[in-house]
Amino acid sequence: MPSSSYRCLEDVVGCKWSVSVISAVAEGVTRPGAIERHVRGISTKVLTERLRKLTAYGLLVKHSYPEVPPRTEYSLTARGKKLARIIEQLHALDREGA
Amino acid sequence: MPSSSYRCLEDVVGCKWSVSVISAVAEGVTRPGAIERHVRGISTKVLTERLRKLTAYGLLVKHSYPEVPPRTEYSLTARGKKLARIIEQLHALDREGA
DNA sequence: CAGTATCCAGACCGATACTG
DNA sequence: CAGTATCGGTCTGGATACTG
Repeated sequence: MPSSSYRCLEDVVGCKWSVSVISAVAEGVTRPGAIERHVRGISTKVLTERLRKLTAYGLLVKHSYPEVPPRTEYSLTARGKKLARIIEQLHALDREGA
Repeated sequence: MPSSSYRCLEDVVGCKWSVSVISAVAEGVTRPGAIERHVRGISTKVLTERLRKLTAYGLLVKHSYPEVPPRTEYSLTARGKKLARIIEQLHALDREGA
């Protein structure tokens, strides 16, 4: 075990897919199918996996509507929004340093 | 693409080792050997690799002293300090959400 | 459309040994 | 002490096909 408490967020921020997914949801792309189309290159498997984790970590909330066909929407929690803001700082730092 | 600019920092923040290394340097542990001892579990290979990248990304500066035995010290750049601050926010968010 | 299951190539990283 | 090189196991994630 490493020294820090960088438990969950290490693998959230660490994954470019997580970051893309959070950005997508932040931009209003809330449904799995739409996200999959929006985030170029992501696979179903990884998307599902990421959505699960992000939800488990309390960054996203899942809303399922038992309709036909089924519909699911995800939204950012307060915590997720905070993270989105931090990610934005990272992007800013990235750009500025170029 | 939402995260198109998430080039370098994705693999910096994404790696728990990078984070640990930056934290170590921030704490005043500046020499490779010391860092290796300080960051439990890190291997020489990964440490070297991380130091290279962090330096290449302008987050660390390397100072080599041509002595015998050789001595090298790393320090945070202004940019590295900003990153350290952002990492601290992540840790905070991590803790708070626990 | 949402979500699951399987297969498999390749990346990653830890261990180790070695050079200057 | 700083840094490089190599080998090999593990785990990630991409492609694909399938269920409710």
